[in-house]
Amino acid sequence: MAGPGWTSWRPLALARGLSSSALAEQLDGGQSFRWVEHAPGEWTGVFGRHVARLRASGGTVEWSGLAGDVATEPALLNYLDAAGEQERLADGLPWRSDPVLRAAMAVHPGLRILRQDPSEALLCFLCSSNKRIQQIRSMVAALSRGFGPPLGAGHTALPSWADLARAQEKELRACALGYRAAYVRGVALRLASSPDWADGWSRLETPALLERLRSLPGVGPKVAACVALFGFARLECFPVDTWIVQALASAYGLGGWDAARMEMFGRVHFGPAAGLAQQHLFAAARAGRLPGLSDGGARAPRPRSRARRRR
DNA sequence: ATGGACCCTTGAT
DNA sequence: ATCAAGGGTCCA
Repeated sequence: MAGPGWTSWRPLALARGLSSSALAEQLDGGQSFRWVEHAPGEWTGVFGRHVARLRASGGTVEWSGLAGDVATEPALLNYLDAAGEQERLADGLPWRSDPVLRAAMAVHPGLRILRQDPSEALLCFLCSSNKRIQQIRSMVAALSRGFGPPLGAGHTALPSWADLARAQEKELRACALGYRAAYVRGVALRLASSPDWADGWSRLETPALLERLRSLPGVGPKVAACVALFGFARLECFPVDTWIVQALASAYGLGGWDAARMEMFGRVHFGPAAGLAQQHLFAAARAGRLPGLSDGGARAPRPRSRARRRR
């Protein structure tokens, strides 16, 4: 079937300007793994049950969607935080007193946290361990093609947990998931019978939510923080990955700290929008634009394990 | 509480 | 061809 085709490009009513580079960083900077740059500066992606195209020019974001889906625009507005709920949080970050953060935020001004579907964040970050962004994107694309419902124009939504529970681990491994196949299947078996799992979990306080997430197979502290941040809009969460470890070690003098201590540092130092600070630091570090990271190779010093936890 | 193994892909020697 | 490492987690 020919499919409904794309609507014409129209401006999206964002409360803030967004540069092309900040848009690219939001869509392809490790928050979501569902967007592809189909032409220079133009992105095609699937979020929830919607397909959209996005581009930015002169600070304005324009969008196009599948012609039968009138819900795409409101979904996009939510996804991109059009109302600007993160503006006040961003301004409240300690950039005035923290030159490292200030420099990081200057790399992609306007960069914000996407408001993703909880299941989408959970599935994608289950796949993320020991993988690069490009590889994660191909894994979730394979899962969608293999097990997800078609949306039109050749795109498919991510499979539901019930969809995934019907798949054998062998079939999941065929999507290049490796040992993550057992994680995905394990979570699918746990959640398949409660399609509205996220509604209940979203009412939990963040510490309880993190604990609940970590009870799922394959979800440790880092993935739990990512799911809470990107899937449940818990902006205070501070995922600590290898990039953040390096950034905090080199730019904040925290060499030798373990991830748990760094997470504590991040939440205390950056406050209620620590996750937003994390995303700026992550992006700046990957761009080689953090002090101490540009001087030859992104290689972390061997973590020393002398640092003791205290409480 | 620290050390490895884990599946698989990619990029660097 | 081999090696190392990748937005970690699990189990000794």
